[in-house]
Amino acid sequence: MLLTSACKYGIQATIYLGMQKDDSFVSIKKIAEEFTIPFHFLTKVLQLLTQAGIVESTKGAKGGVRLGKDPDAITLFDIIAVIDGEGIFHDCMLGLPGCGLNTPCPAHEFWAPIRTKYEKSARAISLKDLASDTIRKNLRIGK
Amino acid sequence: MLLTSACKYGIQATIYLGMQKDDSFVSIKKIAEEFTIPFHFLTKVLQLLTQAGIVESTKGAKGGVRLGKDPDAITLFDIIAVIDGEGIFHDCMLGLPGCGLNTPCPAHEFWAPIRTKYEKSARAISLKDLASDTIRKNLRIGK
DNA sequence: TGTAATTAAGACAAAATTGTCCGTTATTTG
DNA sequence: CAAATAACGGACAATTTTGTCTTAATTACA
Ligand code: FES
Ligand code: FES
Repeated sequence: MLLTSACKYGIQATIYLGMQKDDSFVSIKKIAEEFTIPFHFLTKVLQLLTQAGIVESTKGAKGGVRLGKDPDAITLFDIIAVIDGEGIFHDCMLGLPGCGLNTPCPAHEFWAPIRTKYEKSARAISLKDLASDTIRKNLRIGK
Repeated sequence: MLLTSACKYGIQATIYLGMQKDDSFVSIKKIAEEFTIPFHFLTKVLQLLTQAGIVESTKGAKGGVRLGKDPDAITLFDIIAVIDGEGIFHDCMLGLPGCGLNTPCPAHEFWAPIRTKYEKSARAISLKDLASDTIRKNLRIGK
């Protein structure tokens, strides 16, 4: 499994926020229903993103969440790093400590290029890219 | 996390088996000690590989495990597929059902090429490659 | 033939992830 | 100000993964 469920939910939710026309707040309940994500679980995931500044939130009636930065300034890398950590982008495929620092493991030559491509692409793609693509090509984001 | 711990252990163990000079059986206890893997856990992982024919085992004194096929005929893909399943090579990054069959999700354009490279490389690299590299370049496989 | 070695198999425990519930806090609206 | 709304935060439950332990089955060898 490349991403945890928490991270998948977080990506879906932020893309959805990036797709909004204005900058009004969207309730987490709405997002949870849209994607059939357990509401309270999504709440916690979005709290992580809020603490990281990727999402902004406000309590109370008419409250909810929205992106905390320009969608152009948020990358897929950022979202994954906040929720799952940067491990997937740096760690040894076999779990040995300090990939790249010591002697490589047998999988290094295989894994390092793929991981690099993964990291570069993730840093290169913004939430704006993802959201506008989704609208333009009418991609499937919910179930 | 790309691979489960079970899978990492399985890869380490099979590389180790591929590095053996003759085809005598190596005890699982020996492998577990070599790599500091929980013995009974490794036992179960190797049972999966045994059932799949990648590993051969024999009980009793002088028993143990060895590769069940020519190391040239076992790929990294095979090992991962047996232990973690083929999901990582086929599944939608966001967990939507039927990646590639229906409308793509927003992450598809990002993920599909990386996943393809991952699968192709994993199918292209054999246990013989991994094991001989490890010996030739004196790579670090244990801790 | 009997004993030690070693995998197989299943039950169980611990830890991590995922999911649920409830009370608190803050905000809008009437 | 009161009521409704909605995020926050903590406790707790379910599930999955990881790790441990015990017993059975099989093999080598003295
Ligand atoms: S050392 Fe293992 S992948 Fe780099
Ligand atoms: S449909 Fe999501 S990665 Fe292909």
